[in-house]
Amino acid sequence: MQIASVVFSSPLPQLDKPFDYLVPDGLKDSLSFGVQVLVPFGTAKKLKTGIVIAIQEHSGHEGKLSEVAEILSGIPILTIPQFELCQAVALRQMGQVGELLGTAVPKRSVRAEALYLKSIPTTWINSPSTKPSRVQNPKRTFVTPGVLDTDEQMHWTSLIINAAEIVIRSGHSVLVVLPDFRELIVFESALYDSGLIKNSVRQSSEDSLKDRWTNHIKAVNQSGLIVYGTRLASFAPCNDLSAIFLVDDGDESHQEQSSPYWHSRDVLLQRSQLENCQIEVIAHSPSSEIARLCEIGYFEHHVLDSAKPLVRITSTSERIDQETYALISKTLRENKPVLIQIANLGFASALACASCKEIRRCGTCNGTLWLDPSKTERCRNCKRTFTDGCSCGGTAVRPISLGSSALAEQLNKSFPKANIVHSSGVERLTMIEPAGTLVIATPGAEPSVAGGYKLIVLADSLTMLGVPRLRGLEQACQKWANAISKSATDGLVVIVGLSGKIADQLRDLDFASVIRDDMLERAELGLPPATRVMSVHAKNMKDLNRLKVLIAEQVDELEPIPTAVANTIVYGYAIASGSAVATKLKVLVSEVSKSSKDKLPGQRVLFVNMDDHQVI
DNA sequence: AGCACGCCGACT
DNA sequence: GTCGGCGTGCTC
Repeated sequence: MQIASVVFSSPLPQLDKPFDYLVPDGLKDSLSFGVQVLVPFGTAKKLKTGIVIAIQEHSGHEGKLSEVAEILSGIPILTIPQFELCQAVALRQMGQVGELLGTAVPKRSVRAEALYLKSIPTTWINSPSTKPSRVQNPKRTFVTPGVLDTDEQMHWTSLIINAAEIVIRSGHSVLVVLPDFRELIVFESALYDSGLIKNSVRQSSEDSLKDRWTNHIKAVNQSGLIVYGTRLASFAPCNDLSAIFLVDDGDESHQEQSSPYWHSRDVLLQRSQLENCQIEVIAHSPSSEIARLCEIGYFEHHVLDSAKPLVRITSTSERIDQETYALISKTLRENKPVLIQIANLGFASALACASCKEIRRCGTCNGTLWLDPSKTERCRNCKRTFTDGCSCGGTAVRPISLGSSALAEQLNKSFPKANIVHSSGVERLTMIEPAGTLVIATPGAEPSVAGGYKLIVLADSLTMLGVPRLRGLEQACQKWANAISKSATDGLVVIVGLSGKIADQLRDLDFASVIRDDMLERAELGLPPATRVMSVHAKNMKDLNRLKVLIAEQVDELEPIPTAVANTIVYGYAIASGSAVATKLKVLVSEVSKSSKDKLPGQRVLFVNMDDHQVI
């Protein structure tokens, strides 16, 4: 009798392996890789849903085997590359394959499936591949698209669609992973315009279960498709995958916030290796990871020679200097749109010393200070209060960047006739009329305008760079570059408050050099992305200390890093020892978890994040 | 996740 | 003397 190996979609480590079942004769012909089945499991009364990952003649299991009870749907719902990707990511992130299967396979919709099977000729399903073979050495490129969105030929959507059209014509598939719903809409409308929408399949967590399942099984069973979506789509099925496009990998939405904390970029890099296919990362400003991959020659950087707006950089500590005020006023009089990007909402967001003009910083963690409601100087990062003055001796401070509410008041006074609108993460505008509107927006929430903005003021560069986080500069550059892309061809960009080398580099909009320098500096300090940093968090310090001892004894690849975060231990490790670390750690973590005094049913004792960039 | 097995406190 | 508390451990 044949044996079916079945895996379950479960985050439990004990269940994270294949379980073997006998295949009854009646089901023999319908079972193959990726088919969903119901099987008896343990003493539970109801049958458990699993996915067949192998049909074998023998089982390695000593005990007696149960039989597969039922087949859920006749068609496969998981592809072999998808499963291999889940395994690779689980190993890299020290997670369970089972918890990733849930992202690779959406929840089944029986109605949607029945409809799909009725509308599709059965020959389409599992048809053998007759496509020409793919290129032997697929390219890995980082592409900077046209600086301006108005540049249609070099717009990121055009770059992807032009390349994708060639790929799907040859019967292969394309995967496009976008940061946000907004980019998804932009890309989708470009697909409509190009006529390729009929060859496309969308994977978005915002879609209904029914749509998601229809699109999922379509992608499993057909080739020559453009599969596109937000970060979950990194795991989507793609038959004969030949090209991967990742858009704006520095955007935070590419980071999965729950265990095992994967990132679209890491998943897709692994996918391109496993499936031996081309990968192209497209962004106006590179992430430090991509900068590193370019530096070591793993990626090739293509810069498109495109139209750029004029850039003016002021080094004043004022938020908006007199000259910029005059520019805003002039542009509004011409009835042209103006964008002011500010770091945050609310009122005062940072403090400068009144005498030496330096930004006041926390003596412990170097975070920026602000005036809390009781008018005390307080660190934004570690929340400590300060009464001692500046190192120059001065004690007086003044606010250097006001939030949008305060700035709006100020601008209302200065431009009483102007139409001032706000856009932020909470109340986000997507589009404004091209007439003389003054937009105040927080990073990432800038509305688009037909023809682009005549004037863009990046008002809070000091505050944005003052964030004492690893990715402060990288994220500021990403937000600035994306705001700049909304400029008109004859637009002017004013970056307020920058000086030195970065100012010189940004005058030419050379974000790649800024990030490269930052990345090399971090490498010298042993910080990511040249090394990886992991964290383990626990509610119980006793469990954490036990793990700490075991790590010191057994995992010499891990280098302890001090951290201010409570109930957390942090380690650095070389990229090359990642799998060794994950393998060893998995054993230790389960050992500690098993004997923990402080565990709740179904809940983790230790939370491991193999790439935690928040803790440092 | 379920569900049973297993070893200590209050009941007829 | 038992009934049942839920800690612990297994499920092909």
